[in-house]
Amino acid sequence: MRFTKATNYALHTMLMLVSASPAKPVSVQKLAESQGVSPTYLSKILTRLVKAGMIESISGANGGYRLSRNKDDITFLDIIHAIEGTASLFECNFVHGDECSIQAVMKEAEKKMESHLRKAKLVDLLQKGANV
Amino acid sequence: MRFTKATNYALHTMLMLVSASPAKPVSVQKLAESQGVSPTYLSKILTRLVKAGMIESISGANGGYRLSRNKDDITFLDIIHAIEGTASLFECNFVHGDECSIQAVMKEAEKKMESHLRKAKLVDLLQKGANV
DNA sequence: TCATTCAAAGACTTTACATATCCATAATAT
DNA sequence: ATATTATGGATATGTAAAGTCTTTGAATGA
Ligand code: SF4
Ligand code: SF4
Repeated sequence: MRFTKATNYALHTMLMLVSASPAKPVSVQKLAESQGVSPTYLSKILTRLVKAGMIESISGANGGYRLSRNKDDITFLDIIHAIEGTASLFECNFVHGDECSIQAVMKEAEKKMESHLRKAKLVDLLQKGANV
Repeated sequence: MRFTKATNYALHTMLMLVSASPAKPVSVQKLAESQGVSPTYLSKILTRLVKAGMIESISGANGGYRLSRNKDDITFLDIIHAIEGTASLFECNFVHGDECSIQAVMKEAEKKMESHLRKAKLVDLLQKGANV
């Protein structure tokens, strides 16, 4: 189990959009070029962020993507959930009693990770030198 | 990103071995049947646990698998690492400065999860009713 | 000694999903 | 109108998980 590359792209793109001027949208060409990924593929990923309500897209000349919310509210978990989905990392088809202790351990572990990702805000990384 | 089914099988198998008598090895047929998985496939998974030093295998008639360590020492993390590997969940090819803040956040989140999985011992589940 | 029982290991197939690419369509600025 | 830009569908490719098959080798016990 690994985080997908799509999540990596989404995180870096969001970091760029947070640091960019909110007035001027950034084209997917720019966003893609700096990450070494094809624009069409990145576009598909960003559409998921649009649907999650984190960014908005502007069609036409001088269009692109920009934040649609307050940048201070955007957490790592928001982005990861938008890309990877919100399903539990440990899935079991059976239901052996309503409190399965194996699932309880696994889900609690996941919660610990999510709790940290929810506290980590994108805007906190700006002063630090995370580029590309 | 999801935990693999192999991890699910490994956890359940280990739980059975912990609750079984340590003297008598349990055949892979038994272990596989109760989980609805093919014996040959489960055998491949268990070989990884053998190589990790958690269980041992006995060939020949009346053979099978049994614990090779004190059952109190076996944690969820041990099993998960043996199956999924120990590589970081978030991988990035580049190295932008020795302290990348994106990776710092992701790796710290992973640590939180691992910390919980390291505290969770298999033997603690025995009195609770986790079966199959 | 010999047949039986069991795990280990390698080759292989199948399935699922991530990672793209291509193209047609729609929206918008100039 | 025309150029520019995102969207969405279809499709292709790659890769890892999931599972099967078969051979080999180790231990038992008859
Ligand atoms: S014991 Fe829990 S994890 Fe295991 S099969 Fe039952 S419900 Fe699923
Ligand atoms: S900023 Fe960090 S995560 Fe992003 S490409 Fe550089 S090293 Fe990798």
